[in-house]
Amino acid sequence: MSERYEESQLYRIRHSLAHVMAQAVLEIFPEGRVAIGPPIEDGFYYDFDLPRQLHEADLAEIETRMRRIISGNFPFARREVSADEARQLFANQPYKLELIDGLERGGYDENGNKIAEAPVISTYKQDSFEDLCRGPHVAHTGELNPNAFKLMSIAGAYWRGDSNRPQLQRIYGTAWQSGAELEEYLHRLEEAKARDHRKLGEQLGLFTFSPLVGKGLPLWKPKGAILRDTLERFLRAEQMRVGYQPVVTPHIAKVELYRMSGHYPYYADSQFPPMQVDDEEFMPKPMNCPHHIEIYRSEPRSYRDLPVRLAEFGTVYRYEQSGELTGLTRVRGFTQDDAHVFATPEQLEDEFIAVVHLIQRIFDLMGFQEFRARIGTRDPNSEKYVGAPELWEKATHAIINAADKVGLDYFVAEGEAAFYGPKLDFIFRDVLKREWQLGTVQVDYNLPERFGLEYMGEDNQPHRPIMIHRAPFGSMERFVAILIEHFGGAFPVWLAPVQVRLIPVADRHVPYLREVAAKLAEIGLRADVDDGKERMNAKIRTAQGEKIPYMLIAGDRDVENGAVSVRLRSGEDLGGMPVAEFIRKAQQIAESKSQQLMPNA
RNA sequence: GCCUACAUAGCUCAGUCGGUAGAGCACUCCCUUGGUAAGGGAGAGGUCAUGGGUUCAAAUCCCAUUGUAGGCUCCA
Repeated sequence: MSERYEESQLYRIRHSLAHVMAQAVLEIFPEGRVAIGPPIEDGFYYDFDLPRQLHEADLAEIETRMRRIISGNFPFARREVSADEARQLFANQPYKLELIDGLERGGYDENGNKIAEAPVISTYKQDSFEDLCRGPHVAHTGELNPNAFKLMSIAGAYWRGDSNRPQLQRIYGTAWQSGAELEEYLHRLEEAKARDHRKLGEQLGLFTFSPLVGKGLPLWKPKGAILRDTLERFLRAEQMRVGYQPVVTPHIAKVELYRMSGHYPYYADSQFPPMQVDDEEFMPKPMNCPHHIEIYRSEPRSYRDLPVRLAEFGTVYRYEQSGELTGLTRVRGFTQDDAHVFATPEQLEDEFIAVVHLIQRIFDLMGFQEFRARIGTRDPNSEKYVGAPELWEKATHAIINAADKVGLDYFVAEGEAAFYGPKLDFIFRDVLKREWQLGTVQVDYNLPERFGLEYMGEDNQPHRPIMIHRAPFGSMERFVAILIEHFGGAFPVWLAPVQVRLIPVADRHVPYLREVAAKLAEIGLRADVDDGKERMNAKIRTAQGEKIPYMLIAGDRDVENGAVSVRLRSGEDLGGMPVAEFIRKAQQIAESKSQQLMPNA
């Protein structure tokens, strides 16, 4: 959230409404405790510790009380207090007392983020409710529009974001300056839901889930599989061209492998449990790197062989908490477009840059522009990492150097590293504005160390290679989810599961269209003939709903001329066109992976 | 895993006060052979997520379970 937003009137409105809501809730539950209540992207929330669970029915009453408070035109009065005064003021508000301690130590703000120095402690009071708060607020409740906010939902939220601490009840609200803006926001939400990959995935027949198979385990239907397979073939070809070699590894391995890699002790909670076979333990693989490492280790390597780039669409299984599973964006079994580059220290930077270029090329092709690049570094206070700090230092520098060299616009996030090394992630938002990590590049000095990887150097001495873990898509599942939402299901021609739908004007034109379809199939265009009983108009409507790029309609005129009448998904009617001409144009669009439907004239 | 909701035909959804279930689309059949976003008619389709309970009677009320959704935590 930008500086601008924090200084805006909208920010003040939302912040103030959070206080008004807290007052309303405390009117209902005088013995309730309040925690924190900040503005957020489209509104605000406030966390409470209350004597009973809230239900959605309570929101109406809270809203009513809020409107009553607003109509009182109460000023938001700021005053500055000492830490001790604040403690007296909030003597029976334990969460506030904890915040005051934090403020006094100068350590942390209400979100637990470090702040430089001890800030001035201030409170804001409207009507009967005084809250520990840094502000800013509107001048008085009269500036709040009683018809431009709405309480949206109730959720559990752990105090200080720590699942070992009490779970509070959070009420989310949205707030705007005018009622019209509120309506527009609610409307936008509805429209976003129509673009949701889960909805489109069902509608377009791309994938499904079966409770019998298990939650978080997607089943790709034929159309979804075509889409996925097209993406895989594309990336394979790209990778072949820049020196990757394909490998294939099994879905399970001995637990011993993950003890060696260091995964097992650190991530036991998020792995599927091991299975006992004879007197050995196996588990579904949570990642592909140890397998690829074993391939590297299977033969002696010379510096002349490096870099070795091993690529695999590797399916991994992770036990994600049930409450965290979502559509295709968070699943328990997924396929990474994984590869591991084993390089000499001298090669590292060039290799890293080459990977970033590959990722950029893919994003360009898809027309992805709205993503953030994040460099995830180690949290020095956490125990969850393997490897010596010097190696981390080196790896982090290598990433930042390379990112600077490519001119990437990135931000650094402490504590977002993988357990074996720092990484560069590409982060996208879904239609509901949730962020997901897609592509990732990770520099790793640690696994080569743990597995004792070597190559023979020019000096006839063994040396340790450095690994780069990378996945431009991240996972096929998540990438396709974002892709569906990005295109709203209307995929560019090269990705569309059905590229051409042939529609007869009358039944007698079906044989002709079958011939055309055969020609299209011959050059690799995915086409089908709608020979159903409906009229042409209904068939067009159906094809339109399926977001098929090309509709070829044929009646007597077309048959006579060896032509088809071309209708585009955009609604454009191009009229009659010789079959050969359509084939040439469609092929050109498909092969160039263009996002247009027709070549420029 | 935790909090709050939701679950009725393949899909989208009605179903009042507790009285044994309905529409549109899709599907099947018949008529229609139609030139750029739904031609007409008929039919079939439901253990109201699952399992308990209350009741003369449960889609409806209660409990549990499963799944889904929005959050929280987590995310190699």
